Amino acid sequence: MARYNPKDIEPKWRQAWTDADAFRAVADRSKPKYYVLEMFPYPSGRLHMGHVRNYAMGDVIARFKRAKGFAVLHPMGWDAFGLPAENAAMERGVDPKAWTYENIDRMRSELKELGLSIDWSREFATCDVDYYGKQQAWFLDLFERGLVYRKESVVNWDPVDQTVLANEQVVDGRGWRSGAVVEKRKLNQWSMRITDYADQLTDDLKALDRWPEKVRVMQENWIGRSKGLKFRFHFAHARAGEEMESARAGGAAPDGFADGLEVYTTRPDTLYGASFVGIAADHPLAAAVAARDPAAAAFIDECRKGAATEAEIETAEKKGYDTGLRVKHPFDPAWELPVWIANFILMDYGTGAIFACPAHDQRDLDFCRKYDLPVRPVVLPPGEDAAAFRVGDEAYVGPGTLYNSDGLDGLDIEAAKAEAIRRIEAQGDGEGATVFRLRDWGVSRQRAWGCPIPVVHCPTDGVVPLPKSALPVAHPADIEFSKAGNALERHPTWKHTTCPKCGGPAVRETDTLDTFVDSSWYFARFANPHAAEPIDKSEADYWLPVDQYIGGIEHAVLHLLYARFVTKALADDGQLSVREPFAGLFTQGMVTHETYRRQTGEWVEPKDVEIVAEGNTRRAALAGSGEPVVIGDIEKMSKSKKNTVAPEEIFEVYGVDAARLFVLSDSPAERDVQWTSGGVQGAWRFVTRVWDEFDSQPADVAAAEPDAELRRATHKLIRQVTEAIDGFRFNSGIARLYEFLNLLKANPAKGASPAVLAARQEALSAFARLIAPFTPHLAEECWARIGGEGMVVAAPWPTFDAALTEDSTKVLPVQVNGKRRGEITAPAGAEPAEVEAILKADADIAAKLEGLTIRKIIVVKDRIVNIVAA
RNA sequence: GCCGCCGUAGCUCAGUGGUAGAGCGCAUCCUUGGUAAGGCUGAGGUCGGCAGUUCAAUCCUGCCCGGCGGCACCA
Repeated sequence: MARYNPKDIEPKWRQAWTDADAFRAVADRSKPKYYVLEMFPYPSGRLHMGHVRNYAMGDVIARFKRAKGFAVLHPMGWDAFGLPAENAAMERGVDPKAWTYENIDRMRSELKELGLSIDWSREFATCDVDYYGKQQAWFLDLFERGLVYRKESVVNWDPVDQTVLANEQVVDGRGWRSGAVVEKRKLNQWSMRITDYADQLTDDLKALDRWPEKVRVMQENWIGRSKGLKFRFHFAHARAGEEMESARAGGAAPDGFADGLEVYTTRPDTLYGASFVGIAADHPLAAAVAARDPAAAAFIDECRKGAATEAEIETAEKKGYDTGLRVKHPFDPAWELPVWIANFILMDYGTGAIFACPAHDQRDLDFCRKYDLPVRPVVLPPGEDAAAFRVGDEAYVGPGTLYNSDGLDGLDIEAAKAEAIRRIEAQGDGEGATVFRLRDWGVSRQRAWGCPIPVVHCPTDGVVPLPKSALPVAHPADIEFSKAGNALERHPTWKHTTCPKCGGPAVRETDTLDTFVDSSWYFARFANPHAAEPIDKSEADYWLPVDQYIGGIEHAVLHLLYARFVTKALADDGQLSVREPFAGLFTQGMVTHETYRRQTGEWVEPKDVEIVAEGNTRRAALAGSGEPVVIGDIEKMSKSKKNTVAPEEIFEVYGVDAARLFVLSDSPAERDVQWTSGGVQGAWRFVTRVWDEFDSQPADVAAAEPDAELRRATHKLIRQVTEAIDGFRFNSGIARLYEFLNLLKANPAKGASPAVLAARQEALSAFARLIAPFTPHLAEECWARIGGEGMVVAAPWPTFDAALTEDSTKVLPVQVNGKRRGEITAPAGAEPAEVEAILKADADIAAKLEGLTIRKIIVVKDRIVNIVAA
């Protein structure tokens, strides 16, 4: 018996696949197509276990679909722009471009070692001039369509990375990459009008039925569509005894607010419960008030200081300032409401102004209790008595019937909303409106290592987009990265050019595009990465949408939302036919590992730790010294906690197949998997045992009627594994393979009857093909060993005979009053009467029923029998 | 606070309205010419708690407890 040696066998088959060009994607219109894509990696230079799991999953799907007869596209590329290259440049004085391409080379060879069934002829990096030049082309198209604009706005500024961040990239008040507390700055920024698509982006989520519910919910929350009413309050008079600008002007309204104060509400039904009108501290009206009221100005200053982080905002006490201004209630001109500046109102949501109904909104209630403003309930909960119902410290937000509300009385909430909107619209004071939490996508980044924005600034013509003939706008070769900030801006000559409109001197835009722009369309470029146009529409029409996209949940909002937006925008521009990029999405779990620390608190790498089992507990010590080590929590593998395991070291010891098998086998694909050395050893033992089983099969098996039982088990296995892969239940498919291997071992080739040998031959032929998606190298070696035709990569997926997956007889447990008391054997599909006959003939069961009267016999076909007796 | 996921063997996790499973770990034994290995056998579980539906609940429903994730002064 030759021992299985992955070090020789695995490279041999990888070479054979390359020689056969086995994974080239061909748009064969006679076949159904399947596009499987894993989120492309950032070329950090090093493969980690998370990559192994991610790409192994995609590879399982790709190999499976190929065997099932699909034309498969399974490409790979590099998300190659971004800060790490600039940081490396600053720290080590290397050229970001050279650094990035070296990393790509290293990672490519590591990825190839994984044996992935990728069409490498389609590979590109987003930092390739060809790629980002095409990106500049469609950027100009969207500019022309008005989907790209530039304006001065308050932005999130990351003081460490020295760049602007999109709202999506600010997490708990900190930069998503640097972790630095984000500052607010006013800058001229390029933005994309993702808000134009807010409705579609919400509505189309419903059709994404192969996306995880969780991701759809997260996107829906992020876009945050709400329906309500926008309307204007008209000003009444100023507070008595004070000199108001508005009063001096002879009217009730301050300058600039002659049309009134516009507010947004989702609860127009509660208008009769209004207590005050509130505006944000940043509201223009607040500024107008502050201009002549130092106390107001002081209050506004205080508000600005307070709100630094989300956590502080959340716990901040509600504070307000009565401006003295009064507005008229829209349904009762005699009813006046005070206008307050309040610290809990956000300027960038809705109109930055609200009307407060304390009885039915907790924030408003807290505010009114503090400042002793009236609380008037207008929604009566079901079953409550109108005379007795009071609101204490808890606002009532449930369903009910309107009261205290004049013409709205008696209506339910939805009817009252509709009626209030109708009345406001009839008065000409406002209209029903949809408001989104989503903001436009700020895409300017003050960094050099990104896609240059293809416009110039001309003193005569202003902002001028370049003609497409001037593309690509490439980086200069000699960028100086010794200092922080934008190296493109600093470059002595690059930005100086001529205006395409007037021919005079002009300056290039030195901002580059957010790297999320790069990843918002790469899947479409894979359809034909060599096309002259950004997207080869004919090829894209064949391959798109991506049938199965696989990646981490961390991109649930950012990348996936941007990609959906760009797809829709390019579709509207006629460059794409699909309106959604990813028909199926799978978010895989992370690879985790135990953490280890010395008594001193220092993290220790797993390879330096020895684990000793003592009964059912485990103890850890430093390898070598024996110094005790504390076993900590199981966490995502990370350099900072030193709980990583290097894939190449695992490949070296156990081979690629064992590593692939383990990360797929030990937990469901969407959940985290805990890496353990015992686990990968188990996978390795499976690999060797599989090989032993194939190796023990004689080369010449005589034709014979195969053993029926083993044959049934084989067909059952084919069915189970096929269904498991289809359902992304790789772990349970692998569990079935483990069980089946045990069955094969129970029917060894040595001394087997011709019938068993023949059945084994059929079983092994299927088995080699069933393991191919998981352990492709082992599968090829096994396939060759039993004389399979060609390579497994070209072999069709095994099929099963449904009749053979069912047993001919069934063992039915017999329950008496729900407790198991015995079992009987009946033919498959036996009718209740037949089963009852068998039951009555059974002496054992009869004994159990001694002295009892049978009330009822329940027969569940092929499953169980329950006798109800007393 | 709202939404979602999870709770099954010592550990990590499958699974099913009807006989409780796998890998690892543990124990016993075999092998000592696969040997920094291989194999046999076995122990171990009120399926988080309570109630309901049902002939029958680990599975369905409700409530509760515990853990994780997302969102959150969004009017």
